[in-house]
Amino acid sequence: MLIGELAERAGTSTRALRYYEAHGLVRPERSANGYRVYDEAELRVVREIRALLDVGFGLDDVRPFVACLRAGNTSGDVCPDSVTVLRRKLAEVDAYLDRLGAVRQQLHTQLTHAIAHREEPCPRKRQSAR
Amino acid sequence: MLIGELAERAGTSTRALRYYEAHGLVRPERSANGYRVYDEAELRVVREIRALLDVGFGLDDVRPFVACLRAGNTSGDVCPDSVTVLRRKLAEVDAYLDRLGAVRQQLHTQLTHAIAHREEPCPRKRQSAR
DNA sequence: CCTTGCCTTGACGTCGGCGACAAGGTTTAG
DNA sequence: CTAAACCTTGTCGCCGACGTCAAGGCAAGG
Repeated sequence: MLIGELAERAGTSTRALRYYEAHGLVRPERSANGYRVYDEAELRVVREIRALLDVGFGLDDVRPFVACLRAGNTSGDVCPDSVTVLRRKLAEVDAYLDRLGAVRQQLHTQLTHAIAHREEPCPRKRQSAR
Repeated sequence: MLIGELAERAGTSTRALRYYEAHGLVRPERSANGYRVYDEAELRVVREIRALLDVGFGLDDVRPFVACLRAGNTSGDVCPDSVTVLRRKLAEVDAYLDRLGAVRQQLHTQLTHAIAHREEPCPRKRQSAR
């Protein structure tokens, strides 16, 4: 399988695949003419990468999962390093959820307050404007 | 008030203030020697900017609030354009909260699953390892 | 032979809000 | 006179996951 086919089958771009390779996540072989050649296993690896990136992981976070898959596991999650990352990420997400919740609260307050005190540049609308 | 003092009083940096100016958010006067001179009103403006940026707004989002303050309002929130932005941002935050909640859910599932099926590279732990 | 459509390796652009220099002018205190 | 501590404009760096050319090689069909 060449890079174009893998990209399509994995739902990504050739550029991304080369990028992953440059960062040591994917290791294709090379045919005589220098083309990258991937086997079926790499498809799963790439899909794992995509799935994790989509969830907000960075490339560094993804590495343990790839290694885990390469070690022969059916899931990239089951290795200790992966679990560590999962825990950390979960904590990060929780923290972010808290922050966002606070922000949401503030925005809501700000908004209701703004609507209550609608535009009071000069207090000359005692009764009703116009 | 010169830029250094304003920066300190607003809890930011001179670099940031010049940046805001370059993007049309702050308009200082100039003294004879070319120094930027700010009045007290600008302090409020800058604080408004900082507060909104801290909440995740972009500079473009902040503009209406600054204009609202400049229009003489005690709060930057009360003008219609500000309200529009507030609504939009609230919606964005809500959407992001949903996404993040889903992500959290998935991570949680993945984690518990990973812990349940701890590392099964080769099924040779029928009874107990070691 | 020529075109089409793959593939290769660079290398710069993106987005945002600044940080961190560089090289210089101004004002004040000693 | 000089050093200190302000100020000025200008420019590059950052972070991350790529997008987007650019310039060229290789394979196959007409």
